[in-house]
Formats: sequence, C-alpha cells, structure tokens
Amino acid sequence: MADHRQSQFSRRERQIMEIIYRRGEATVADVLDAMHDPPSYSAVRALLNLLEDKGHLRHKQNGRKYVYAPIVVRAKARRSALRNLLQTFFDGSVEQVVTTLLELDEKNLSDDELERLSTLIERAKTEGR
Amino acid sequence: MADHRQSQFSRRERQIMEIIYRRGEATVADVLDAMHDPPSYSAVRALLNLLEDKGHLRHKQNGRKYVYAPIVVRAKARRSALRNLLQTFFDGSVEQVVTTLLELDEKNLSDDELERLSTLIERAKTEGR
DNA sequence: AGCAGGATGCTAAAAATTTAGCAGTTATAG
DNA sequence: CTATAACTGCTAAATTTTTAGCATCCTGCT
Repeated sequence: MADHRQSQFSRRERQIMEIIYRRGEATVADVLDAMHDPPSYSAVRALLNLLEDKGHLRHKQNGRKYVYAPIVVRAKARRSALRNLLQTFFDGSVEQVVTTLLELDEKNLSDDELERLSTLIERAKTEGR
Repeated sequence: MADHRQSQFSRRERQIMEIIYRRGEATVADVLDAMHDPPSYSAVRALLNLLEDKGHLRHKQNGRKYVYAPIVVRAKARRSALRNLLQTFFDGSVEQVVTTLLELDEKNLSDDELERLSTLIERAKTEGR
C-alpha cells in the first residue's frame, strides 16, 4: 500500500517530517520556528532523535548544530505522496487532479506556466507510443 | 496553514479517514476490512465514535448498521490536501506536480486522457485573462 | 582560568491514543 | 417463543506519544 509508510507517522512526527521536506533540511531551531504550535526545545529534539532512530532522518553536523535531512529523497517521497493522494481523493484520475490544480492556482498561473504545461502534455503524447 | 486540520489526526484517525474518503462512506466492517493492520472491532468503533464526536464524520443508519461519511465534503478536503502536498513536496510548482503525475501514470494514460488534459490547459489559458 | 551561551544526551513523568471486553438491543431463523 | 448472530454503547486498562528537565559538553569571551 502506497501510504503504508506515511501513515506510520504520529502527529508530531508527521508535522516535523513535513517541515523538513519543505525546507530540505533543518536544525532543531528551524523546526521549532516552523511550528505554529511548538513544544519545548527538548521535545523537538527527542522527536528528531526518534525519527532518526527509525530511519526517517539523518543528520550532519554543522559547527555545533545538527542539521537534519530526510533519508527518503524528496523525489521518491513526492511520488509516493502523490500516488496516495490520487487514490484517496481523486479516484486515481489524473484529470481531476489537474482540474483541481488549475482551480487552486487560477490567479497565479502565468501564461508562461500554462504554456509549459501544454508542452509537457504534448511531450507525453508523443512519448507514450 | 493549510494542513492544520489534516495534521490534527492521530495515526488511526488518519488511517480511518483515508479509508472513508476513498470509499465515500463505510460501515465498521468496511473499515475493518480495508485495514491491513486491523485492531479489534470495538477499537474501530471507538475510533469512529471519536471522529464523529470531533465533527469529522457523521453517520446514518442503514438497517442495523451505521454508515459513516465525512463531514467535510470531498471537494473541499481534496483541495486542502492538494494544496498541502503542493507546498510540502513541490515548492508550490504546479508544473512539477504535473510532471510527476505524467511519470507516475505514464503507461496508463490513454491518448484520450492526454487529449482531455490538453483541453483543460487550453481552457485555462483563455479563461485566465 | 572561569563563566556564559548554545548546543546535545538521556530519562522519567504526563498526556493522548488505542485497545479490548462486557452489557445491551434488535432482527431473524428455527 | 427462544436462541443466535450482528450490531451498538460504554468504560477502563494498555500502549504509545509527547513532553520537560537536568546533566554534560564545547566554544568564545573577558
């Protein structure tokens, strides 16, 4: 099942993983800052340790700070998350996802961006055969 | 923050909400069946009650069974989930999402479907101005 | 050298989640 | 009419998650 791993995370774990995926990597302080609902410093550290133990994060040391990053590379996590979303909310329909995307971003999508989307689709058409 | 509600769910709560969103509605037995990792019948019932109390689900009675359905309609939940995904894994880039979608489904996308995608984009181009 | 600031390590307590079990109800088959 | 099966209601216990606090270490300053 696609969401097997994702759904594994507890509330805080998930929250922290999302923060780190958004930023690419993060120190304890970064994570703390990004939480609108932060517990103590130690609490965050404990969670980060836990996530590292479980194999979801790794850290490198930068000066005295630990900088945490995901183990599963974004490209993979991204695919897996999208696949899950597709099934959960869109009955597996790519078309419905795109429709919703266009609605969401209606005002922000530039002509350029739309043009690039066209290109993507065109390319898929020729590659698909 | 977009994911405020979503991230609110505990592990089991989330698992159950996803199952119900996938199916549209579900009985206790349905939920139990859909779990690859099922606890007891009572446990599931307790969770469903909880989710109902919290205002995430409602139920109607069908014969002797309770049939649960989400309160937040799929259309809305879907948008909110997609928005969150967009930010977490795609830096807000619609283009990257579409690329990944095309990759994911490469083999399954029919010419028809690609054609419809083109149409969607074209429509957005004209509507956008 | 000694002290303050900013970091991590570790442990145990508090809180929340998750679970099972028993009691009660209703429909149905024999 | 009675036994049984298929449900729900409720409560308390087990487990997991979440948290805080204290100890320690290192760096840089005076």
